Amino acid sequence: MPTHANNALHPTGLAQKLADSGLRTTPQRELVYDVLLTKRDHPTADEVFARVKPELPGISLATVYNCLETLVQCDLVRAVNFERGPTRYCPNLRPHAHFHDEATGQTHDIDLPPVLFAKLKAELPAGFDANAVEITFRGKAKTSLD
Amino acid sequence: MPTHANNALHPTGLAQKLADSGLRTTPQRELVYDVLLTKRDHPTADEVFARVKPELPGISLATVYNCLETLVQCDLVRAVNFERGPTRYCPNLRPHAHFHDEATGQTHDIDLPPVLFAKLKAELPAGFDANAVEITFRGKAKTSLD
DNA sequence: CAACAAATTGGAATGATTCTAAGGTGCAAA
DNA sequence: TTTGCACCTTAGAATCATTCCAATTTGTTG
Repeated sequence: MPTHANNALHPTGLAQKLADSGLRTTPQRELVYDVLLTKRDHPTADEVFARVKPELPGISLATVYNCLETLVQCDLVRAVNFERGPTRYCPNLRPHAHFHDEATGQTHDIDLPPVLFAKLKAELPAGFDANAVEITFRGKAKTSLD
Repeated sequence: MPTHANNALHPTGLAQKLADSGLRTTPQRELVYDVLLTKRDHPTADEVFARVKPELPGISLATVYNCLETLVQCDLVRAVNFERGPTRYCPNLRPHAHFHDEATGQTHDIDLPPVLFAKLKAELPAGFDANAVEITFRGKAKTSLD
């Protein structure tokens, strides 16, 4: 039985998906993934680095970038970009949009009914075949929400 | 009567909107705007620079960035970002989405019925007040389209 | 255990953009 | 019309996120 403290956070997902791609489960990858699952505030690579360092003081920023890229490749995490700001990372795999609060800089997940994504794709003229749609709202969130 | 060669391209828009913001009409700003209107392929700042230089050999890249920023501020042009790539510029002011062709890297405008934008905003939970929605499709355009 | 592939690391390199300081430019008031 | 002044442009330096690189470490497999 595994003894890693945070194992409960990713019961089978991480090791499984990594193995599926022929990749190894490393302490760095586990920890980076844990950090994303634990505080789902769309952190940047730098922020992930800061949260990870106390646990694994020897980790390098390059490794954090590598791990994040790996997690994205394995479909465990999504990279989110907002107007040339640093890339943010999101472990929410459901199809959803993002709301960028102009006042606080915070990013919120917005769940949308799948039918809406379908309707959008249906609007594409013939000849356009989309395999992904990204939707980003920009504005102000009146109260402090999650 | 004005004698500027490209004046037909921006009959009143540019000078007017600049004046509205208390800004001057300069040869650099006119030319950058002309370039955007003439070839609407969502060029980057570097590409705009390349197209502008033959007309105005002394222009600097910094100025191109400045002009583009000014045009965006005046609501004459929209800045478009796609996953940390360089910012692209688009003089299409109608509300529309973008389709990013993964094969060619080209960006296409996709006009969407305004009601769809409204429907999207209607999905936002209470407390979220969006003043803009950005929609980006990613995929392949089967044939070569505009 | 030996050999080899996969991962990590620190630092250098890159690319887009912004900043800075130093001239130009042109309207406006005297 | 001169002079003042705010606006603009310019070249180059600086910045920031990210990627690349070469060397080392780690883990797995024969």
